[in-house]
Amino acid sequence: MTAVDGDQVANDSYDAHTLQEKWQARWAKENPFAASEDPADDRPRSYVVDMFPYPSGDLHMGHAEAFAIGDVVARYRFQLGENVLHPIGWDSFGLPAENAAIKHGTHPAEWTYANIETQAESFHRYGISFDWSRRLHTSDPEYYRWNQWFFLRFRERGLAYRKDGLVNWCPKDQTVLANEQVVQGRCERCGTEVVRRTLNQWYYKITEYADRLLEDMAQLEGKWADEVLTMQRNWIGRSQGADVRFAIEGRDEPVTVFTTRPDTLYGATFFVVAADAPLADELCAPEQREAFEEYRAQVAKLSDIERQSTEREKTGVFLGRYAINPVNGDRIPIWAADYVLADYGHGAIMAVPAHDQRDLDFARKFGLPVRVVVETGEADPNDSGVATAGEGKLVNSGPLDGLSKSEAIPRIIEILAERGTGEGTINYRLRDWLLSRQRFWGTPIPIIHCPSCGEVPVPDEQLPVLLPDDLRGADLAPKGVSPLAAADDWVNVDCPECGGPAKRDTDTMDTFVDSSWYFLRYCSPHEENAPFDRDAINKWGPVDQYIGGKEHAILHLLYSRFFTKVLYDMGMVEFTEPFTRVLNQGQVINQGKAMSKSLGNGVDLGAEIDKYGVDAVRLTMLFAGPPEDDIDWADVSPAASLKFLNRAFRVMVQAGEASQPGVDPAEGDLALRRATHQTLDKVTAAVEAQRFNVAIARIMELVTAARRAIDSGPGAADPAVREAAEVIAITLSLVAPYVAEEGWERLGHRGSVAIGNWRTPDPALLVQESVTCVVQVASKVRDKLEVAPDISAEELERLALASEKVRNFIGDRQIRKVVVRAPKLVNIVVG
RNA sequence: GGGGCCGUAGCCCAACGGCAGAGGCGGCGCGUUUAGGUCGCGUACAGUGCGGGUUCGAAUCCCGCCGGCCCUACCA
Repeated sequence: MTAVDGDQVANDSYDAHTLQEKWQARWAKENPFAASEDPADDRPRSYVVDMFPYPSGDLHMGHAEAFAIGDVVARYRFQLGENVLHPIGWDSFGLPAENAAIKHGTHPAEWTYANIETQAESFHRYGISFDWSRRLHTSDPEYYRWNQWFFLRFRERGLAYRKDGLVNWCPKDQTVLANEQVVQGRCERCGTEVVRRTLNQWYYKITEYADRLLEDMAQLEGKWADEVLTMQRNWIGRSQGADVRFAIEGRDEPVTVFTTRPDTLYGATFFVVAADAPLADELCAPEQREAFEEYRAQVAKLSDIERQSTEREKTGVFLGRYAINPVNGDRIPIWAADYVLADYGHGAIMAVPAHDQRDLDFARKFGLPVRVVVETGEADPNDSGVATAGEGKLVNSGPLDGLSKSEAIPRIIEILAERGTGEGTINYRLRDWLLSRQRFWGTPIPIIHCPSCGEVPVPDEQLPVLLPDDLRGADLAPKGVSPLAAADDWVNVDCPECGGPAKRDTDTMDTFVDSSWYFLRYCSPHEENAPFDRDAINKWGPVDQYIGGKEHAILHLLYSRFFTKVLYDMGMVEFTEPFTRVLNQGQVINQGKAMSKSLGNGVDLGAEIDKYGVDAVRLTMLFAGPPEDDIDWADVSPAASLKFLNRAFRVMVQAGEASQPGVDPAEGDLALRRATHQTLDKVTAAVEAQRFNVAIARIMELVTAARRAIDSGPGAADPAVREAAEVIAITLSLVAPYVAEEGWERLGHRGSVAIGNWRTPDPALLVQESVTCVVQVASKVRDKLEVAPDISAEELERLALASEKVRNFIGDRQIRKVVVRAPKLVNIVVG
């Protein structure tokens, strides 16, 4: 729909849809955004990646914002004349495809690839500057075979392993979930309460890289959002402390606990083991067996939500056994409780109720002793019920008495080390990455289980292990084991080692594996002998600018960082961090709330584009505010964006009709020329700073200045008007590519405006003849002076003091100080 | 409970520690128009959530509150 229907201005107004078709066809033919692999091409290289979409349907408003932002970054680099790699692909494995297949009795690939086509077409329409020749889909065998290849390499390096573990299990999706996929005790995908189960699962040993993931963040400081770095730091959760071994009565082996407060060891008055850990079961004395079993059953019934609810009273049961404090020989009772987590530290703790609130709550509930060992000057926890954690002198602590906390910690670690009952250590909150999924639409794990040879890797030359294509619909319905287990022909194979009958592993990999390295594949997407070409990735990588939502601040970004470091260790890449800069755009919301079906506040991207055109929608997204902020669609006006684009378009058309390309701008109106060059300067700065809303505001000002020059200034034929119109086309091309291309053509240019046309402002036109200097008396503005930009401080001070207005305000007060910030400000401090 | 981000006109948002207002929406007015819309021009509207502090000078830096959002959550 155009803004105008049929009167005399129709020919200077634009029809978005006509332009879209015209320029799409042109771009499809000329492929202007293809990255060059010519070794002789010595232009600076730039690698810009948008987080690839999951093909859940057509593109939505969130995609529109994210990709509009990424496109400004990429198009700016194109305009600078750089060799830009700006690829696109699809994260096309995952649950929804399987659910759709079950519903429609089809194969997940049908739904997936149909949606990919829809999205690809929408991307074309949306005018994103992709190099389409590098398109990839993670569900293609030529992609996922390399997930399998990486798995085997990781396994060789001891970074992929299997273990029994308590896992998060989603009863609805019938699959395990990674910790990262459990949100407040619920399945991230379907919202069902997660329960805990013991299963034998594959893991990637990300914990081995915990320190490097932490340390290398120094490289990212200032280039990633602080918020994201903080979230990752917290997620990794490094904490320094000590392992302490407690002997157990009637058991040969001691039990180790981790503590961050080894200095309070003399205050340990009981010992707690996670109720759901095997250790609790093992330590339980026969006479307490019944009570323990009952308690354990009660704990197992709790969902994570109930278990995690705050202000829950402490529960637990005495196990009838005792541990021996290694420093003072105290015999302390061992309890089982659910406030101790089985999978953190060693699943057991020494409880120091005087100085840990949780332990104190437990002690008070069960009448266990509380012994103060740090004198902090606070109320006695025995009376107050509040554990003390402040600084103070150690008491009741033998050799530690009189020491401060910071002196006592190294001392006790020394003592423990001498006796061989402990040592300083570091513990992490980060857990290993649970890889296995009992679902169909993912990468099969390339392992064969042989009754005689055990766990046998699929030989590289047999990769990829393809998904069977005859499973569809009901075959895929969740049964608690992978659907692949039902594909007999697929499961039963000969053992690669002994040739005997064996079975394939029937689990598939977490799809976060797919997204952990796709940005490496883009550099050589057709490589057949390796996941990627080493030279290609080291030429393009790491990604200069990565763009995506902060919902992936922990998961995807952490896994990608981990993968990159492993590949660095394997000698496959020369960098240790995958993304030099990351920009996390906000969400598009409506009326203060996330768009959702239940609220009925969804806005359809296709409908918005039909109504206002691509350029207006993109402009609206970018002008709404800084890219990190959420956009409330109720607060913005695509209609106003369209009005502006029409205004800009008319300026370009009128300038194009009134003059020819190549006229000498030096002969044009000086005031407009200054405005044009100021705009160039400011737009460049704003784009560099990723303040796209500000950049657009500057372009708007230039359009207004050009409008006035045409209507009530030197007129449309003035060379300065042409110069302004060309700068409008060039700068606008980052945001509104269709109008910019058409305007450029109407200005008499052939070829695309989008590549290598950015201009550098003429410094001579940026210097002002005079600036306004503010003269303050006691910090209040009392006069303004027009002065030369290069005026000296002395001269400025003299002029300010000479001002009659200023002198009046000073009156008979004493001048105590004169602050001069030439050429813009003088502040006269009076006393 | 812990950590982080944000509060500027009716609304969305700008402002290297230096005149609080760049831009837009929405108002209002004038012109164009038979009229509406479009188009052009012009206007009004806040003293920066609250209280302290640092400074010649604070929306900006620091501390404490209030309000909103996000992350994390019995991690020993």
